[in-house]
Amino acid sequence: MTFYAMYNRCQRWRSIESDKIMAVTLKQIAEEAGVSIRTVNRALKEQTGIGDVKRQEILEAAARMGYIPNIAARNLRLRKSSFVGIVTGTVENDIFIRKSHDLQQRLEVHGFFPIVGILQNSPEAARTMLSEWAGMVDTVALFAWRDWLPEDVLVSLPQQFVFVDCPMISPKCKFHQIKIDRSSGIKDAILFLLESGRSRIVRCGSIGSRVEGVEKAFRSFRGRDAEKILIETGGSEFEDGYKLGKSLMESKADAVFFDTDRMAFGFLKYAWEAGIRIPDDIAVVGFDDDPWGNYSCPSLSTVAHPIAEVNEKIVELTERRSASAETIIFPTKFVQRQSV
Amino acid sequence: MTFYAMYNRCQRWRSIESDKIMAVTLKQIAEEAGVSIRTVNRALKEQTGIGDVKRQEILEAAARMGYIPNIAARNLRLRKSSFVGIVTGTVENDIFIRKSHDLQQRLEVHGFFPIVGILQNSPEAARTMLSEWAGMVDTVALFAWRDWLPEDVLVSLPQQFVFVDCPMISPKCKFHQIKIDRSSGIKDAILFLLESGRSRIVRCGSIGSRVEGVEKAFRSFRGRDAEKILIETGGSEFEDGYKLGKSLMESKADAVFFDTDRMAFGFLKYAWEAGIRIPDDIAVVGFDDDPWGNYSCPSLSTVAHPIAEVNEKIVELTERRSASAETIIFPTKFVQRQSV
DNA sequence: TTGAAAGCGGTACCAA
DNA sequence: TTGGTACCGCTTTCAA
Repeated sequence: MTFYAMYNRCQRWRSIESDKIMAVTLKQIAEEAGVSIRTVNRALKEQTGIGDVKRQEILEAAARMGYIPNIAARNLRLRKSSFVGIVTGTVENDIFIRKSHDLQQRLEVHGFFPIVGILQNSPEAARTMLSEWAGMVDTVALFAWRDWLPEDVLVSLPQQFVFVDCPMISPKCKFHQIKIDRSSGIKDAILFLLESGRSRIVRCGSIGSRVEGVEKAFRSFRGRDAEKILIETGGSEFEDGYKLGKSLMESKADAVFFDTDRMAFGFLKYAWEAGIRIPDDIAVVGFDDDPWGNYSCPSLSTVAHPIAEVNEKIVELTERRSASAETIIFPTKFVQRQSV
Repeated sequence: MTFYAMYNRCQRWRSIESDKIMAVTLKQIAEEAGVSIRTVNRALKEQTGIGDVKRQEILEAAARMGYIPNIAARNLRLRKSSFVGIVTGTVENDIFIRKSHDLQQRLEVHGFFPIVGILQNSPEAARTMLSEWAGMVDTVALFAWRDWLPEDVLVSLPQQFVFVDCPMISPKCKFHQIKIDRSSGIKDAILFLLESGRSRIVRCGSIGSRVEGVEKAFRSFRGRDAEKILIETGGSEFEDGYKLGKSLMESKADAVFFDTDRMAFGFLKYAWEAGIRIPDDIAVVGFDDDPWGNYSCPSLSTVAHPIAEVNEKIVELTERRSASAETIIFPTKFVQRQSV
C-alpha cells in the first residue's frame, strides 16, 4: 500500500516513503473518484458512454491531483510511438546540425519529437545505439553513415530507416533513401561564372562524394570557352581552404569552386590577409549554404541543400511508415551573393 | 496465434499477416527454445542460475531470431529511463544548438540519449510538450525559458527540471538552476582593453539580461581613466550590429563591446565595407564564443560560456536525480583574438 | 536450476 | 452507462 500526501501548494502528489516524485496514475484517480479505471479513461479521453456529472467529477479529480499520462505505457500498449530517431555526424556547427534542427521543427508540427544520437565509430556501437531506441522510436532518419553495409548493421532492428544524403549506399538497398543531386546547383553556379566572363575555373576539394556532381556539371558545359583546373586537397575544413590560398592564386584562376563553405571561408580569410579582392580578382563559390555565408566579408555564394524538401519527405515517411523501400532525389540550388 | 516466417537471408522475423515488422519478444524466444520467459531473461542478462547448455541454446535462438529488447517496456517496468529531455530556443545556428550538441555528446558517454524539443510560445503549449515526455524522460534540461513562472507551468509534471542560464528565474525557485556569471569574462575583456590603451568603451546591446554583467564589470574598474558609453539597440542579431556601425564610429569610441557575437559580426561587415581597420581604429569584443569568431575577418574576440562545466553538471544531476533543488554558478571566460 | 505470476500504466474489448 | 479484465514486453520475487 502506498500513502500519498499533498505536496505543498503546488498540488503535486508525492509518495511519503521516498523523495522521488510519483506520477499520478489512472488507478489513483479511480480510487479517489470511487470509479473504475475504465471510467476514468473514458472521461479523460472524452469518449461517450459516461454521465456528465461523473465525467466532471473525474476531470476535476484528475486536474486536482495533477494527472499526467505516462507516454511510455501508452506507446507500449498501442505499439507505436510519437518519437523519431535522428542520427547525425559529429562535426560541430556543420550542416548536420542545421538539417536536424529543421527536421526537429517540422516533426513538432506533426506531433513528433526527435530522439537524437551521434553516429558511432564502429558498426557495433551504432547498432547498439539504435537497439537502445527499440520500442521508443518507429522511424530513424540517418543524416550520417559510414562505409558499412546497412543490411548488416541494421539486421533485425525493428525501426524503419531513412538514409539521407548518404551517397555510398547501394541503389538496391532495402531501406528508404533520400538523395541529393549535387550537380544541379553546381551547374547553375558554373553557368553563372561563365556568363560573367570567367574562363579559368578551379575546383578545390578531395576525391570524394562531391566530385561526381562537379564533374557532371562541368561535362554539361563542354565546348564552352572555359578551362577546368583541379586543385586537390585532403580536407574540407577552414584551415584547408586557408592553406590553399597561395597555390590557388598562382594558378591564375579567375573563379574557384570549393567543396564546402568552410573551405571557402578559409580562402576568404587568406584573401583578406593578402589583399586579394573578391570577386574582382577571383570569384568564389562554396557548397552547403552555411548561414555564415550571409555574414562573411564578402558574403559567400554557395550551393544550397534542399533541406525543406528532404525533411518534409521524412515527416511523410514517419507518418505513414511505408512498407517498401523508397528512393527519391532532390536537386540542389545555386545561391548568388557578393563573392561572384 | 501468430505465424512467423524467416524474412529472407537477413534473418528478420516478420508477422505473415501484416507488413509491419514485428519485433521479436522474450516470449517468442521462450517458445522457440522451449523454456520459460524467466529463463530466457536470465540467459540474456547473464545472470546465474542457469545451465551452460541451456544458456547457449537460448543465446543462439535469440541471435538467430534477431532479438532486440523493447526499451519502452523495460523503462515502464523499472520506472526509470535512459532518455533525457533537452529544450532549446528556436534561433538557428545560435548558441543553443552548440550547447545542446555538446550535452548530447556528454550524455551518450554516460548511456543517455536526448529527446529534444523547441520551447513553445505559450506556457500551455510548453507544458503539453513536456507532458508528452512523461514516462519517457526523468530529467529535462531547459536551455531556454520565457517570462513564465516555472512553478505554474511545470506543476505536477513528473520530471526533474534543470534551468540553464535562464536569468529571469527567481532564486528561490524549487527547480535546479545552473547560472552563468557573465561579468567575470566581461571584466577580463575590459581589463584587456584598458591595458591596451583604450579609454572610450562603448557597449551595444539591449536593456536586458546581459546588462547586469557588463555593469558589474564596469563598476569594478571605477576610477580608471576610461569612459563608458552606452549605445542602446533593440535587437541582438547581425543586422542590428551592421546598422549600428555609423553611430558607433561617430561616437569616437576606441573599443566596443557587443552583447552577442552576431551583432559584432554585423559591425565587422560594416567596418569592412567602410574601410575601418579593426583593431587599429576600434577594438571589438563580442559575447557567446560563436565558432565563427575563429573564421571572421578579423577573428573575433569574445566571452565564452562555460559549456563544458554546465553540461557536466547536467549529466551529474541526470545520473543521481537530486531531490532538493540545487543552484550553481559558473563563470564566463574572455577569449582574445585578432579584433582587439 | 527453473518457472509461475505479479506488476509497471494505459487501452479497449466484452459482458453486465 | 459502467466495470472487469486481458493485454503491450520486460523485470523480479517467490516458490517449486
